[in-house]
Amino acid sequence: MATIEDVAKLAGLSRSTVSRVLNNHPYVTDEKKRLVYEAMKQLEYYPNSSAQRLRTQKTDTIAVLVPRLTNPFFPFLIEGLEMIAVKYGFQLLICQTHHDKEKELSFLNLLLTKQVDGLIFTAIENDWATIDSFKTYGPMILCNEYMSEATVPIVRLDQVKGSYLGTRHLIEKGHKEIAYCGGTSSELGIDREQGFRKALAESGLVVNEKWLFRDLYSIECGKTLLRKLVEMDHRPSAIFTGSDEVAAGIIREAKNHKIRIPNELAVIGFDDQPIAELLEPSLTTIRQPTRDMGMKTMELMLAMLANPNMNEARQIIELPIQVISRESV
Amino acid sequence: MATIEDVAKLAGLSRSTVSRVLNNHPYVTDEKKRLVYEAMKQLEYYPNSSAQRLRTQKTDTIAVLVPRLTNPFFPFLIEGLEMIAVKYGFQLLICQTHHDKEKELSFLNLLLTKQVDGLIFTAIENDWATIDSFKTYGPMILCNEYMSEATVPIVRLDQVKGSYLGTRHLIEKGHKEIAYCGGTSSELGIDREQGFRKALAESGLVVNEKWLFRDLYSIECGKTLLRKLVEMDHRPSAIFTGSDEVAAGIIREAKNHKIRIPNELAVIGFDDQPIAELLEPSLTTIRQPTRDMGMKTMELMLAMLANPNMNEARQIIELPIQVISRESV
DNA sequence: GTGAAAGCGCTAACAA
DNA sequence: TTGTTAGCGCTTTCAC
Repeated sequence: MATIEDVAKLAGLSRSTVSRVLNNHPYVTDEKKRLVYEAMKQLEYYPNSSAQRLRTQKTDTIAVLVPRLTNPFFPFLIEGLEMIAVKYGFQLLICQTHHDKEKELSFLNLLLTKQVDGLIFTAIENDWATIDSFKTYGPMILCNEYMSEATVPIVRLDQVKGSYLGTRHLIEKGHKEIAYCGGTSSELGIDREQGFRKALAESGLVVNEKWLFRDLYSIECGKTLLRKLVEMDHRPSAIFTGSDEVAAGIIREAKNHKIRIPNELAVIGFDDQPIAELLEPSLTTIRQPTRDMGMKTMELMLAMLANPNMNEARQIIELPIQVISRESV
Repeated sequence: MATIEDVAKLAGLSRSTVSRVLNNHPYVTDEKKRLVYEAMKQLEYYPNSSAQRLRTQKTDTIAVLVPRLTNPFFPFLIEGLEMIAVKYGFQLLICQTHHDKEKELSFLNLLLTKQVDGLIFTAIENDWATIDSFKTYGPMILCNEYMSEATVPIVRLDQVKGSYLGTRHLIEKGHKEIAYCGGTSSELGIDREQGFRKALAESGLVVNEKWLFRDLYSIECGKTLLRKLVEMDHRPSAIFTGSDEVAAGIIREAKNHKIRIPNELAVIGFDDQPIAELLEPSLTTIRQPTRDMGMKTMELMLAMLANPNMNEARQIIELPIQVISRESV
């Protein structure tokens, strides 16, 4: 494979000049430029990225840590991230942690081994103290998930508000006995529960601890959850869920148990994924502006890369969130 | 950041010895190994990937070209690919073409610029002649989608058989007027249509050209398709679709038009994505062993990397495919 | 406006 | 078993 040296020789010029042409530097005569382009074409020359990276100490690549791509939320987020990245000549390295701490750490090493210039977390497995030490090696941003101890910029939604609005929506429809299902491993999950509790408290409703379900995420979890509800002597009239998948599982399994939705059980989801609209009844849910969040995040990342002393600014960017009313409530 | 030189100095050894320890070479005494590890730890040393890649001319990275991650088929395929890749210390570089020829070409350049060692296509945008020239720069495999002119290994499903079985299933349920919806831009799509025609022909049924719909892929497309059916004087009693998304759109929109499924219109999908089971009625579909296909593909890729003269073997690996019977037929 | 030369950080002959 | 040395292919001073 041809190297810059080969091109230089064929063009009768020095490596430096070829490099200048390659990088669009000024002060190269059009004539020499032409010579270089011709030689490059003839030799089918393409610059070796590893050499460029070694020399410039930049990779123009951003690592994006996601739990798993099979959760449709993340492909949409990635679409937003990518739109901006591509526009500025950056590449995404998509890393699936599968909720594994060790894997997350191994991806943090991408920063140390200079495989990426920056890192975007869309979920966090380790505690902040562990992650914090890496921030000297490159900019990091939290996107979607967040931690209050974090000392890096955060792009997020107001989750308290999201679940507050969702729960209010249930209450406005006349529900007084509302179950809750959500995560607790992240601050995001905790905030959602807080929003839920706030809405209930405001209306003078009490939280029934028996109707609190935690750390369920999949369709399968939703099915199991419904079966548990069925076995109860006294059932809630509505359930708030922290994900469209769980809601989908509940709705699916409700069918098997002849429980009518929303009449016997109202269900509200979270995310507004494509399935929300396809379910029968269609799912009322809380829409997250996923693509926008990705775009904002990448814009911030590129700004941080261009302006390193920005990294210490602990800004929090918050995006709007809204209830999409369909048939399940 | 510490370099191998720093480690060598601190350990009182040469760079070579440190490198040997790094790469688990034999012939290093345990004592020196210990010294090296100690120094590495003390300096928080991590090898610079770009330097390693430049030197070894390997990246241990495989590019995976997918149309888009928001189509759930691909995240599942990637899961299979990744399982094997990770096991052997390889990284995936996931590239979304968004069905764009230019983008696909730009990803082929990853091979030329030495950013990846090999390339896996899960869909093809350009014609084979264009792609063919790149195969001198690294192993390539077609996975899922295929082309008969292709001169690289192919891991695929028997699409003719898949749609043949699906159509047979419809016929066995008593349907004689069957519509078809599928792609034509790929051989995969053409083969599917062939399987459809074969099943019809075998049963002495005729293909109604008015009921042939082409190049529809999304949920939205499915909705539009149903609306078209509604306007027809004479409607088919069943429809074969080339994707679960289109099928989902049809089922959703059928509801709006009060068309009962499967009574008035039977629908069969393709893929067996998670939504298939969630739809109401649940979707009869053709299951592709997506994860397995990914695993097989990556195993083959690693074998090709290890054994370069394998690249010319034009083998075709075919995986089984089956009809999953649910309620929509 | 162009070229010579140094060096990014690493590995692998080769020599010892 | 270890060290010396020569690059991998590129960019970027610095000098002209």
